[in-house]
Amino acid sequence: MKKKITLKQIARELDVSISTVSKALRNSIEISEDTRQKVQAFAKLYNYRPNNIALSLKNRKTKTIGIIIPEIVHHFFSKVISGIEAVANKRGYNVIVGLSNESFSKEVINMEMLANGSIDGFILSIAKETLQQQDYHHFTETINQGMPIVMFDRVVNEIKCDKVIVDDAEGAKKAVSKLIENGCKHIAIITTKDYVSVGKYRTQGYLEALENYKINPKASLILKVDDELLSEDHLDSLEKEIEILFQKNKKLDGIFAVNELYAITAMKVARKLGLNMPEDVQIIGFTDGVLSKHAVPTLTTVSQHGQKIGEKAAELLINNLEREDEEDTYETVVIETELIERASTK
Amino acid sequence: MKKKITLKQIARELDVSISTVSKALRNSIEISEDTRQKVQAFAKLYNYRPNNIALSLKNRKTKTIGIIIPEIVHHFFSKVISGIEAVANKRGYNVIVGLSNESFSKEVINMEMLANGSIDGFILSIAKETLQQQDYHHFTETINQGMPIVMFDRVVNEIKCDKVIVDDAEGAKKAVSKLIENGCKHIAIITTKDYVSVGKYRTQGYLEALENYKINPKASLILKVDDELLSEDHLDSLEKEIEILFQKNKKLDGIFAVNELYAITAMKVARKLGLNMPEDVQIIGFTDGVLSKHAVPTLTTVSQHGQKIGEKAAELLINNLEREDEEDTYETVVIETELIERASTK
DNA sequence: ATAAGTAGCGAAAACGTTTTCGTGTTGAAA
DNA sequence: TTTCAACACGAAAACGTTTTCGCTACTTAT
Repeated sequence: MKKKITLKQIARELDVSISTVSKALRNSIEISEDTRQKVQAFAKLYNYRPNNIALSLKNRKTKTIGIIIPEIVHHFFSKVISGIEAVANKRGYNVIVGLSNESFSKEVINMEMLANGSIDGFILSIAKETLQQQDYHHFTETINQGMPIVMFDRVVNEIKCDKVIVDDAEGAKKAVSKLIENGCKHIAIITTKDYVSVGKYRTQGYLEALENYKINPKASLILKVDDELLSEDHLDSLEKEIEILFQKNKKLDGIFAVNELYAITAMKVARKLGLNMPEDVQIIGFTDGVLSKHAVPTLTTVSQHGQKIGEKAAELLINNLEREDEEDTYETVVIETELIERASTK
Repeated sequence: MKKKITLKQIARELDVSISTVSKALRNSIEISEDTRQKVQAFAKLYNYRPNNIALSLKNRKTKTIGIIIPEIVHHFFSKVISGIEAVANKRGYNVIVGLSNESFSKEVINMEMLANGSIDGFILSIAKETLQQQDYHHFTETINQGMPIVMFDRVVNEIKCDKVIVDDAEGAKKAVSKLIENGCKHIAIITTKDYVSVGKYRTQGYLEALENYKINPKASLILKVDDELLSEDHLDSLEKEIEILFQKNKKLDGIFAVNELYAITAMKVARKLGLNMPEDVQIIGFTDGVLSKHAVPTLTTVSQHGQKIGEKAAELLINNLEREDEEDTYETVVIETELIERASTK
């Protein structure tokens, strides 16, 4: 087992100083052709690689990006990571991942762990619990310490930082408008409680679309699911709620769901009730994940382009990190949503 | 913007030495109660946290685990990461993720980037291209440099390291046996080319089950899909291949697919051909992902317990890292698979 | 022959810690 | 009064780099 070799060891072996070795390896003109050759040959032979940690300490930058997301077993978030990783790698950065599991304290702890020198900046999406408690001190503190943050998807306006979002309202509006144009008269929305910002905005888009077409919204058509239901155990009660939605609205002919799971579950209930899609009821979801693509019928959905979100977030962060001038000017990038039409709509 | 404070700054402010500050913060008895109080109060006020990079350099360990996986937008792999992260975090480790995208060179580059001091050890699953080329020098080299590796799922015997696998053959055997016991007489397998080890072992399990029940395997019932097809673009040709499989075997009444996507696609084709599940044909997949759970009919599948695999891998690695004695004794842990029965079988 | 310039190299500082080893001061014992 | 221990603290090394500065010896020009 030959341990990693250091400059010091090379220096000792070749009977030169550490500085000489360092310079020789970096092709400094200070060093004679002779010694340069000798050192480089030796280094190559022993497969020398500079120690990243030492470099990080010296340069006071780690070339590493910290990601904090609520969960990773989730198509959208893993797409985003994939996008971040792609551009990070291309620009010589590594990516270190922390999971908050939607918990405020885990989010705080994870950020503190990483903020102490391990990374140069954060890309994150806020945990639900944090959104609920509206306690954002950990974000402001890290920013105050000079560590940049880029937020994506779940963001809050209070915090001054770069953001990458989709226009949730616009995306929802597109979807609901599509349903209306397809002839739906009684369109329901299955959404989350309002403190989840994306749920709020998508609901807003739903209402805007209705208004555009002079349709009066009906309270009974708006189902705000307690988001605990997303944890798969509570799927049953979600189903029940949706079933009640159908029973209360016999003429229901269109559903807009703010996420894949709600949409898929709605399809399941509809099928159970003997309804055909898209003939009897048309359904559109949000987030183009693997479920939408393989559902029966395949699900029309609003794609958020998670990969692109990740790429953009990484670009913003790295640009910020590598910017010379220290002006604090923050940007909010909106990634266009796209309505992907499949078989669940006419 | 108040930058992170260092020992040196505290020392200067309080007019003591750096060593005194360090000792005071670590409650050394060398330091008088008085100074200790003073230092700790000051440190707390300025929210002092030791710099991780400096600690890493000093201790020559980073408390960080490197993960290299072929892709992250994949239910199984993200489950594994989630498991790794859980125990890593509990034991004070961070997790840094590299993606190989199934490419040999990206795998090598990523490992080299991380091996130079950034991490203490690797947890990885081998890229397909690497398996194909059978070039494992980067693994042996990192191990030789004293950096431990734990492989999971896609492993190779040549490399001496800890491994966490599922008994693919056994899992497949369970599934196929189930189909036989459920009355299937003509059972097909949809699998990958042999160089993907999991594909090979699952095929082997299929054959073993048949043999157990004295059923002769038929070549026409074994569909080895070129794994390029997994990249979602090639879904169409996958469908065609499966359709041909049905046409060539009119009495086909059971299908075992070595992954979710193959299973779902088989269901799609069956439905197109007017076959009912589970009445006309029963289907079992491998990997219990989100697709299986929400397919129609819901898909019976072999669960690999990705989370548990990740947890176990992390335990093995950290135990190895924190072991005092340097004995090189490696373990291969087999995580039991479980047949999750749903509606696609009788 | 002397001054000046240059080529080639090494010493040392710096990044932020922890830890070992001194060292000076105090108080008590001899 | 001398000696010794205990106490409280500081200096310095170490982790592995990069970089600035200084030094020596040689070459060239005057």
